[in-house]
Amino acid sequence: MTVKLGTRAATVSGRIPDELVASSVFLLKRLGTAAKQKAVDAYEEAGLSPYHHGILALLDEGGVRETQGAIADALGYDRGTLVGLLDELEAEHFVERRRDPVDRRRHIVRLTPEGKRALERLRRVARRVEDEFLARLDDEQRAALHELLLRLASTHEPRCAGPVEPPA
Amino acid sequence: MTVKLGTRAATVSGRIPDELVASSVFLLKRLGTAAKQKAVDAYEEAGLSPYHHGILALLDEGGVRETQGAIADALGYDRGTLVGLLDELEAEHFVERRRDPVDRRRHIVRLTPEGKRALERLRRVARRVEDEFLARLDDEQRAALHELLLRLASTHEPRCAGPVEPPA
DNA sequence: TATTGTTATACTCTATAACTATA
DNA sequence: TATAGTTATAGAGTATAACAATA
Repeated sequence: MTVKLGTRAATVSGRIPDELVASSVFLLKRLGTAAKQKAVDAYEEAGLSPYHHGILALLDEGGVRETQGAIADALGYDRGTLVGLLDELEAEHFVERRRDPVDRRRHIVRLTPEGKRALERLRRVARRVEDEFLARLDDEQRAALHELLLRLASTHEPRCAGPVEPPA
Repeated sequence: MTVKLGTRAATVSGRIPDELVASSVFLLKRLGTAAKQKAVDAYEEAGLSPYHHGILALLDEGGVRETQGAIADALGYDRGTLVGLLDELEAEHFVERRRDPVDRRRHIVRLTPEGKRALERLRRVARRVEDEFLARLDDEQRAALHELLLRLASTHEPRCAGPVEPPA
C-alpha cells in the first residue's frame, strides 16, 4: 500500500518530502527525538531525568540492590556517565552507595525509602508523558503500536528481552 | 492490556526494567536512536547523510529549485547547519547555488542531473535500511506501524502533514 | 529596521582513555 | 595482570548569536 497524496503540485512549500514521510525509519527517528525532548522536559520539573528513572526502576525491580556495573550494563549506560547520575541521586538521598565487603572494588547501590517515593513521582510523570504523546491513539491502537515496537526492540534493543517470543 | 512477564524473580540481571519496556515512549526513544545510528552508518558508505537525502528529495519533489530558507523551514533544519550541508552537496556538484536576481539576499538552490543520480542512490540506501530495520515485521505489520507512526507524527511532527486526516 | 545567508562561538553529549584501589 | 569505579579529556553535534549584504 503506497501512500499517495491528493495533489502533487509543482511546489511543495513547507512540507517534508513524501518519500521521507513514507518511511517508517524516518518517522521513528523524528518521533524518537520528539519523545526524548518531551520526556526530558517533563522529568526536569521533578529535577531528574529519564536516566534517573531507569536507575531507580531497576533497583526497585531487581531486589533493591545492584552493583554499578550491573546497573550500567542492564540499562545500556556508559559506566562513566552512571557515576554522575548516581552522584545526583545520592545527593538527594534517593540511593546509597557502600563498598561490597566481599569485593572491595565494587559499590553496592541501594534504593532508599525516599528513593522509592521519588520513583513513584517519576512514574506519574512517565504516565503523563505517555498519555500526552499517544493522545491521538485509542486503547486498541496503543496496544497495537506497543506490540509492534516490542517486536522491533527484540532485534534492535535486545536488552528489552520482554514477552515477545524470540525468532518467529 | 498490561504486559506481564512470566517470572518476577528477585534478581533481574541484565534486563531493562519492565516498567520501561512497557512504555511506548521509552521504546520510541530507544528505537529512534537505533534507527538514526543505522541510517547514518548506511548513508556514510555513500559519503553522505540522511540530511543530504532530505535536501535532495525536497528539491526533486518541489520543482527542483528552492531558496535556502524554504529548504531549512520545510525540513526543520537550522539555517546555519544547512549552509554546511549545501557546501558539501555543491562540492560534489549535486546542487548549484545562485543569487536570486529578484531579491539578491536570497540564494536559489537547484538540483543538478548528478544530484538526481545521487538521490537515486540514496533512495536505494534508504530502502535497504528500511528493509533491514523492519525485517521482523511482515507487510501487514509494516503498514499498521506506518499508519500509527503517521498518526503520531501529525501532532508531534506537523511538517509531515501527510495523508492522515487532521483531528478525528 | 528587518531579512538572507554566512561565520564564529559556546554549550551539551558522548566516547575514550587515564587513574586508583582493589583483586 | 585484570577489574570496578572514578575522573579528565577530546570529539561530535547542536544551538546561539554576531556579521555582511540587501531589502
